[in-house]
Amino acid sequence: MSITIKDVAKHAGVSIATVSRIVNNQPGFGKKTKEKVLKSIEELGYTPNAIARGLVGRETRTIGVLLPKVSGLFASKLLEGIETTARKEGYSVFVCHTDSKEDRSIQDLQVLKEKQVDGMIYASDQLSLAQGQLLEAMTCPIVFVSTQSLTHPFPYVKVDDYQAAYDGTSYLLTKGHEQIAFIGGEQDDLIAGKPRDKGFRQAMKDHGMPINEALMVYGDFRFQSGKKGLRQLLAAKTPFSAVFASSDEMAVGVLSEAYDKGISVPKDLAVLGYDNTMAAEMAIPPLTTIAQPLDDMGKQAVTLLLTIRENRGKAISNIEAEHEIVERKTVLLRKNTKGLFY
Amino acid sequence: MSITIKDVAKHAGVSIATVSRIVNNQPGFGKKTKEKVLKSIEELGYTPNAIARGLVGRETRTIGVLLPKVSGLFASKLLEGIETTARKEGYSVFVCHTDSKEDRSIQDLQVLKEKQVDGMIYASDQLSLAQGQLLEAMTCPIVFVSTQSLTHPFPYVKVDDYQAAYDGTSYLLTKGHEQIAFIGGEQDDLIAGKPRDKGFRQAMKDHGMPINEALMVYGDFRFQSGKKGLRQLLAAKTPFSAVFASSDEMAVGVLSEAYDKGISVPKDLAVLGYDNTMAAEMAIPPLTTIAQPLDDMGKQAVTLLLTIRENRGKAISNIEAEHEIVERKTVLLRKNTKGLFY
DNA sequence: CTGTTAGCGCATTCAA
DNA sequence: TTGAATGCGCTAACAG
Repeated sequence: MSITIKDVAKHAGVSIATVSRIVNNQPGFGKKTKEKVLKSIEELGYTPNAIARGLVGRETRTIGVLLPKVSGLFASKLLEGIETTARKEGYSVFVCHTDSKEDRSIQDLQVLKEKQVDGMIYASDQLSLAQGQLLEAMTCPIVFVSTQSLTHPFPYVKVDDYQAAYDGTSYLLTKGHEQIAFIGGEQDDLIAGKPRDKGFRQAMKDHGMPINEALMVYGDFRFQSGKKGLRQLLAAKTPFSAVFASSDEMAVGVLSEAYDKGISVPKDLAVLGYDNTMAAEMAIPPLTTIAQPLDDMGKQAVTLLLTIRENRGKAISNIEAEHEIVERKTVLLRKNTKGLFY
Repeated sequence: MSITIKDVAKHAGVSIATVSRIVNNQPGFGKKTKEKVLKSIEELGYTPNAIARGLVGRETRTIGVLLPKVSGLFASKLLEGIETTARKEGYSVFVCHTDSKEDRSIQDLQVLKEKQVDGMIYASDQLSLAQGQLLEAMTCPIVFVSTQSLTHPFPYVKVDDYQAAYDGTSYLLTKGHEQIAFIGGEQDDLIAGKPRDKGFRQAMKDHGMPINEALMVYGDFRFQSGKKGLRQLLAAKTPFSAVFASSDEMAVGVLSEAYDKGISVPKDLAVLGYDNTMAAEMAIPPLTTIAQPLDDMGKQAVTLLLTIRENRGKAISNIEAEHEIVERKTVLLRKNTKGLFY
């Protein structure tokens, strides 16, 4: 049985209302009373009960974050950004690892609602219809990070994947590469998969380069699928001098598979990644990649969330996060990399 | 204004007590009543308020996790294990990123207490005196993962770092390496730093190998400090054929620096890591390392926590997590690696 | 400046 | 099998 406001009031010989005022720094108490109460609080070791506060105050100072996966460099960086800003604003964060399972995320939504979170951040996964409806029914504000809903108008903070992929491809083209392989995400991923694919294709087209479908393969953004991607590419025996991987993890998978096969990066093959997680920095050789400002996106997401909350505003203002190309060691001028199958 | 148990009661024409019983599956209601109430709940879209429940029931089904860092492969894997098991048991988890800052973790402790968490998991960081006292004063059970308190008897789940380092070193010795460099964590880290250092030294000693202090350097478990570590080692110009890094990140740093310097792993130098995070799998070449079962440790931690909670038991039972050596590609027999400065 | 009181939404006695 | 009443710890009127 913990010690409550009542105990403090009794100990200090005042009413609970006075204690409450002092604890919450509200006007209306004398200097001497304050001292008395503060001393009692100190002596008794009183801690306010946030649950009780939440019940009457109708705010819990808590937000929920749904992530498809929390281990991994991408999600954890995002989460760290969210936590850092949330804390600064006086909020705690519930992590929910949905594992991209619909039933899990529905359960999470339910629990978060029951726990009366003040807001929710939905991160980097596609939304099913059922989830969308559940979200619609939510009374708290919801913000998407690193994803968006095509069917429901939730505000989001996210880089423009199409444009980023377009720019990345152009970068490779500018370096003189012409036969460029592409390892994408799942093709039915309308958020992170398709737009990058489209951006790639459009950039190729705008530069007058034909698309060779044998050079278009798809994975799931993970390391192993990057390895597999390169294997598929190699099996096609079609000439190419660069590969654009849709995630750093896949790009590192390409590096790894290339190493196994005795292919030297960047001397034989150029590799471009996407995300700029620490994996890019740690890679051998260090990976040239398209950066997403993950920690900043986390920050922006909670800022946006809290703004909407304060304004009780449905005012949907999306935030376009900036992408940029971080040059490291995996892309050289075309003339300096041999290429494969030429 | 959300819809409450009262609304359901009114709608169904019963008392709130009955609704409560039905919602909580407690004995004492008729079949027809149940149907009626369930229908009302369905129609109104009622969701119980966990905050109110928490206030009366004195349990919030929430646990707090304190991590020095949440981005990164190590912590996020641990966190994922914790979340997965917590969810299975019906608990939500608050993440707190302490950044190893004492004021932050003290704030976190305070907040978690106010939010009435049912338990706390303190992960992989050393405990200061002030934190220890705060933890002592906590009314909820507390479990340590991947760390322990030397001054306070909190239960922990953790691998035996001394033994693991001893075994890792023995492994290298068994492969025929004799001059082995060691890159440790902070030397004043009594939990993860010192024991590994001791295990290393003892293993060397037991195998009759002298310790060359020029081959003992220290970092902070991070990538960059691994790079720096190898640089220091190289500067010493003392012969060695293997390096034992106290974390995978540092080991990958060694790989990276070796690559920069044109040193081939494992042909010129053997490298052994510690942790077996995904960094080890993704490394080039794939890293031989001492595995900590992070997800299992996360699982064990919450299981232990809940057990203590149920038994209201101070019964301290620590859990020793199993370590094992995962052989990949960075360690060969001594005769197959040249070594440096010989 | 301070105290009294009425809920917040719910689980839980105790009666009926 | 059911309902009325009480209180969890706190904030926010309202009254003095």
